[in-house]
Amino acid sequence: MVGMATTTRRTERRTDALSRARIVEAAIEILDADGESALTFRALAARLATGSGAIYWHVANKSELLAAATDDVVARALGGAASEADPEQEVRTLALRIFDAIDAHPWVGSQLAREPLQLAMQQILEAIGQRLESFGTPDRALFDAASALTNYIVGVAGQNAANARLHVHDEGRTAFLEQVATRWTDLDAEQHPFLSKVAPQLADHDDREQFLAGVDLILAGIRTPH
Amino acid sequence: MVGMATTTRRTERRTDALSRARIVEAAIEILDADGESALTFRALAARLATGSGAIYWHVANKSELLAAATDDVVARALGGAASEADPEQEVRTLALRIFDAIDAHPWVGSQLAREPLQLAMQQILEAIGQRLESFGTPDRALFDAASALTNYIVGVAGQNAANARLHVHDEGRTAFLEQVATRWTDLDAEQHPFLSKVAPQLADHDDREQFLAGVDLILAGIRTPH
DNA sequence: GCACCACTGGAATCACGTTCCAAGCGCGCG
DNA sequence: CGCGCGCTTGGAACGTGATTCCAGTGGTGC
Repeated sequence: MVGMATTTRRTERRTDALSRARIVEAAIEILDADGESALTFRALAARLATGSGAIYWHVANKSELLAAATDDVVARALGGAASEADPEQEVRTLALRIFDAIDAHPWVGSQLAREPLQLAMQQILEAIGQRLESFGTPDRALFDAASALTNYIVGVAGQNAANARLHVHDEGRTAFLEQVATRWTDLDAEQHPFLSKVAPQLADHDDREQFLAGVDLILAGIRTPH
Repeated sequence: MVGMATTTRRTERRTDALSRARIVEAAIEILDADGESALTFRALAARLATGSGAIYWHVANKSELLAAATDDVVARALGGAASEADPEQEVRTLALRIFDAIDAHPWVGSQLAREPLQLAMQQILEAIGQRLESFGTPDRALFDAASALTNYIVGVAGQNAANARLHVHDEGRTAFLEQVATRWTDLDAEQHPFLSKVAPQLADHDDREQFLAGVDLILAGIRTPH
């Protein structure tokens, strides 16, 4: 972007030199440790023992930094896609990899939901699309199918991130779910028949399992000729 | 929240008095007109011809205000759910209503993707869940199915919002899509077989149609016994 | 030894969200 | 009919964040 000389040389000055990679790495550490709100240029500068100005020489702005961090995590999550016998099973494990990555780095969820056709989204779409190829779906439907799966994944990701943001770090999560479940139970059964009915399921459901159930639903739909 | 007297009386003082409703309305106007970044308490105060302090008497903080605005739009979009013969068709029109509402108010997309089991999400889940009841799906699967559809919708919503934010107000959107399509075409076909293959579809695809295709996919999956 | 340039650190700027506080206003009581 | 009180209001003040600016610094090639 900026910097990265027009002249060709690229001699590592100090070994501890600042670099885009080191900055992104530090950003990820901060995000993982203390959440999205903790990532400020001041904090980043402090952690890298430098000033914010120096960081701006390597990175255009905060949103680019976040995008880079996201791409990084997503790439790692998708890396080394072990192929399995069943292509459908491949899609499932792929989806779970992404789910787990986002579970481990909730801020990635927000970011995916925020940026449009960015690198990270592209990687996911490509990975899923590739696996879907072998389903024998007609080309046009293929694009729709891959998009649907990707959008579903991103949707879940966003919700997970929102939850994580709410209960930074802990398992007040369980308490929160119970609280919502109670709220649903207390709803007027006339006005909200569905929610009051499923309330008990909410309390003990497993996010990961439910996510996978959704993936299976979509896969089943893709298989169906419609 | 705050205010709203412990004592019971609630006599409308001036007719032009500030009120939570009027504030939310003004917020929506600003959001619709100039996007998420334009909604500041200063701008809001200016539009309402008052000070920011006065606003805080009616609304706890910005995120509550955004949530209220979102609930408002979603409620309107879901209102008067005309029932149709086919329950499946009902789900489709319901989904389209939400899609269109978000298309008209992109900031709602960001918001939905950002807040966890908030009122707005609840409304959507309930509406979809109700329609799904008549599918004869077993209860447990029903919750999963409704969640899947909801998450898919929210995922698409987030992407739409992201796009809208990028090309505030205009149709640089088309230009953007073409640009991405070119990027995909230029990708190494070895590394990205899928994207380079579907690139041409990207340029001319219709968001709304593709969204509906995804809904149909999931509906097909729900019908399938698996 | 010198001039240059990639790169650095931190101070300065500007816009926000939020908090504080000194009024303003109408009501009900005396 | 005026007074006091508590709900409301307007706007100033505060703290913090992103971003910009700028005065260096030190290594490189001459």
